[in-house]
Amino acid sequence: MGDLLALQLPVICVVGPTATGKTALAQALAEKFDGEVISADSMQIYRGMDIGTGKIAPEQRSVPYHGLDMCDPGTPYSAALFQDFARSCFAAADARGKRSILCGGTGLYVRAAIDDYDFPRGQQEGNPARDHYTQLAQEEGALALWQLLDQEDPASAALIHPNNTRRVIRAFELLAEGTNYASVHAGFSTMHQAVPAVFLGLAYDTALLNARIDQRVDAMIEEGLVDEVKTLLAKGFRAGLTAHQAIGYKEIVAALEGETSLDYAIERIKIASHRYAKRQRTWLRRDTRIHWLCAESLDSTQLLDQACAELLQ
RNA sequence: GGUCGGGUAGCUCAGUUGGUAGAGCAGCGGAUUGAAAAUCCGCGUGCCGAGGGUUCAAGUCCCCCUCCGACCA
Repeated sequence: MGDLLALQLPVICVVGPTATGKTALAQALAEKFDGEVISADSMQIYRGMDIGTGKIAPEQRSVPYHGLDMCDPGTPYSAALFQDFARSCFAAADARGKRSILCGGTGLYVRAAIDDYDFPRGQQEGNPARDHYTQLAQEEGALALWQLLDQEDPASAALIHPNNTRRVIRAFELLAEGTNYASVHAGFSTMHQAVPAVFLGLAYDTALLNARIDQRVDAMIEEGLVDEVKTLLAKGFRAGLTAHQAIGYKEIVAALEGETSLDYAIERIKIASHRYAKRQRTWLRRDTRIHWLCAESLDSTQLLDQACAELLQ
């Protein structure tokens, strides 16, 4: 930790809630600055998940893209893996004299790539601790698991709500890797950048964005999201995996299995997307480095102009 | 026209022997460091369809009107 990754040109980060126009702006910036786009999206990572993730179609790509179609649905991926990947992309692009444009809605991935997030390097493959404690939680209950953590690592337990089993399990993993959540957490406030970068954020009025999300979901259905999910299912998409958490996929799966109607699934996708956008807003709000652009009141040309103006400062 | 249900939070509904109401979902706010489109936390005043009556007290009982549904004519 410490020194900035040496780059000739700072990375341009394009962030913002879903359906706000990040992809279009990132590509426009890449064209203008002779750059390459690195996607920071935990779901666009997956092959075959195209329509539902809003992945830009190959024929529309005018610049090199990285971070898309990296693995098959079902393969676990993580912020730490993305950190290594993104930084190697930055370095490689820079060596070629190309500008890196990091574009994505997964806040954790963006910060892992740019900031000094020091993930303890434990196991590479799978995670025995995770499996063990997940099972324990199922057998003994969430509270019992938290109480066990409270005995072994009270400082960390104090920082995690007993109901947040996911985090309780992660705390045990950290313990197994020779560190603990509390000590990592203590460093949150003194975090600093590990990669030179500038941040552009696309802001959008909530009501207008929700309406836009609804239209986009309807468009996804028209473009064949249901068939896309069927194809994924035929390939064994079902088995417990990261990709199965994706909005637009889990709901369609439920409809295809007869648990709900398709109309209900579509409604749930819209609602889940609104909530997702809300969480993204909350995540981004506290990052004071972001230069916000008012996306709902600018056309693509104006947006690019404003973005450039911000970058020159 | 008649009988029986039902009209309670934006939506679906709970409301015990009468003591001025509460869940889920939605919505809003927040957390977030190897699952993050995930995971978790916090926030509930609404003329209890309208009017009248009984009662110290009515969402809860009685009368009447109205709307929705089912059934009988």
